[in-house]
Amino acid sequence: MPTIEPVDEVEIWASILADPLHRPPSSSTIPLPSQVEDYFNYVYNNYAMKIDHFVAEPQDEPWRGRYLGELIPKENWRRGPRVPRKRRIFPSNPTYFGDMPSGSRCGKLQRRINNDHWTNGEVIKLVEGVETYGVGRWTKLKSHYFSKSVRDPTHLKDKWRNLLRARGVPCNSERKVVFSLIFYTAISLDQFHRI
DNA sequence: GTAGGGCTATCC
DNA sequence: GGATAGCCCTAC
Repeated sequence: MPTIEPVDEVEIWASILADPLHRPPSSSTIPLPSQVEDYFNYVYNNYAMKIDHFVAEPQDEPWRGRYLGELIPKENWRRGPRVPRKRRIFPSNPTYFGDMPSGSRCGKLQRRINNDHWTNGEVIKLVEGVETYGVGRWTKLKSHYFSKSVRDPTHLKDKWRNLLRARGVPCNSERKVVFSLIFYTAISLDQFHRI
């Protein structure tokens, strides 16, 4: 176990942390604040460091301007009305009728159920929901933040993935490494080198 | 229920 | 023509 000096406060953005303990349900799941605290207790043997609180809203500037602002698309960017879009459906889809050539990857065209761009308000709710419940709890996030919305849990997952991509965050196995570095950097570079 | 990849339309 | 957004399919 590493030994370091305790600090008064550690600022961590739970929304951008990977799972340092490789906890279930998957390696790409971002931990809840309580899990991060568990991790600190694990690494520092329950005594060396104590997390007083998680900084959700910095006092010096609005939280949305600092973090959400990086995730929310710019105004008037791909926000125009969309023409009706279609996509292919396959025999496994209950709405599919008719035969499809054997081995073909082409299905029949069907109009999409929903075709709208995400609004700023929706993105804000999504990010707030992720910070509250963590990444990977899409059904719970849907029921609490999008109960009356056409967005289903899969859509929430997809939008979160797009937000991370737009921010330059890898969505593959590299995420764990990238976020671990952010995690340690939040402690301080000096302490990171001593871990 | 969720993650990852595929597909289509749109933007630049 | 490549990159991106959003929805859908499929495996686990």
